[in-house]
Amino acid sequence: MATFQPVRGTHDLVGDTARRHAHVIETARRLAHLYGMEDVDTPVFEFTPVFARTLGDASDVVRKEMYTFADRGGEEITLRPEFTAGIARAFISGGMRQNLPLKFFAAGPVFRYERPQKGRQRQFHQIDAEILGVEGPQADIEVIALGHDILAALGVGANCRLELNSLGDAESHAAYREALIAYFSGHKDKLSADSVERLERNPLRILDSKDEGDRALLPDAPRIEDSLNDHSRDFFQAVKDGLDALGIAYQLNPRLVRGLDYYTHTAFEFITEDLGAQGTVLGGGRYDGLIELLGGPATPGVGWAAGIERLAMLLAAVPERPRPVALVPLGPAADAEALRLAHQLRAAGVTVEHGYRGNLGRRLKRADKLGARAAVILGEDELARGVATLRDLDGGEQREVPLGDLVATLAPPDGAVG
RNA sequence: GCGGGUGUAGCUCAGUCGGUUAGAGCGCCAGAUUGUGGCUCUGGAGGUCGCCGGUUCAAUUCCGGUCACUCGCCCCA
Repeated sequence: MATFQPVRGTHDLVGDTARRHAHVIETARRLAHLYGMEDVDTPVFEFTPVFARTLGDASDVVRKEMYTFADRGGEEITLRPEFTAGIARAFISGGMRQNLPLKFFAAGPVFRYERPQKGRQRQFHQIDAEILGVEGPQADIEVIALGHDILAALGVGANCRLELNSLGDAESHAAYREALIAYFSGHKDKLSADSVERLERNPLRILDSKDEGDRALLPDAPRIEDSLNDHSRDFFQAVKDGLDALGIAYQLNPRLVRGLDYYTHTAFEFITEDLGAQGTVLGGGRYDGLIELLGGPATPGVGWAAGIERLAMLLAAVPERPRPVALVPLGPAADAEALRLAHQLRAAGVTVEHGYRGNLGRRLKRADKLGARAAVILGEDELARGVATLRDLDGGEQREVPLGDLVATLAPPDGAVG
């Protein structure tokens, strides 16, 4: 290979892309904090069983999408394909059960060996929210409300619909699974090859199939509602009531199932039509058995993850950078003064750009390209008189300002960001 | 993992029914304007036509493979 390309399915985040990315994270984090969530950052790799055991042997993620390797010490390591399992592991190893309930927010890269396409990469980034230790449906409602608020704050909420379903508790879930197996086994000859395989591994997924033949069987298939026991039904009703009370619109989708094994009760996805086949922008649900599955104390949980790249693509506009003030020193004495001045201005909250090189025209041109709001021109004669020329780059008018007054003139009003 | 499409300048793309120096717009650099940006004008730099191989007197153009992107399946964020 003569020149290096990025590894397949990985991307550099630069310029506008980086700014969109950062904006998604900052917005989400700000709102998560309003919900009382705390930031967590768990390692990007874990011992393989942390994921293999929790996600389920039947899931595609475990079967063919994990980046798994033996490290130099011979440990079986996996790059995280999602956040929840790592956070659950941190909860157990950190002995955090004393502090329940816990609310966490995380953001960072995750890794899945998939065939890349738009909105699907091998290294991508997620934001993630989890509530641990709350048995009741309030946590489900709040976590969904947070997702809803983040999409709204990003300006993409109008293009997303919320789909909602309940998989029921473990008992209901198992009963439904049996009912589906019984039904589809009777129609095995009409199922697609994919679905025959799903019948073995994860029959719920057949409900999600896009194959025409499979879909024809669905109207008569057992319905999840019929398998929910009283507790599960009440729980689901409480979640729906809560969303109604908050004015969050949703659409019931009895065929909404999630690919990872650990989900119980509530399952939801915010879906957009604007990203082609990769329509799910934020998805999650309740996972009451997960922590126990990892060997921890039985602890309920609800949460979701959202794809930062997908959200970033949906942003209508590229977030703007703050408009800087450009310093334009001319000559060595002015260079020294400019350094000092830049320091003072930044301390006062002003975004400052140095041109670093070139004559006046060149530096102004660069200032213009950076979108500077003003230029401070420091020439030899100005310095000698203790002033600077302050040029407004929008209008073009300029005036002389004593050096000592520059900070006061350019600093934003209290609290504002300039 | 399966099926289709695409790959020409930093970016967006045209073009070559196989034939001499491969083009445009935007961007970049310089000049018109020796301390005044944007607008305009003039000039300039920048390409192994994704990579490897085959066919041919001749391949950026045709064929095969490969890599990457992309659309769908699968799966998921």
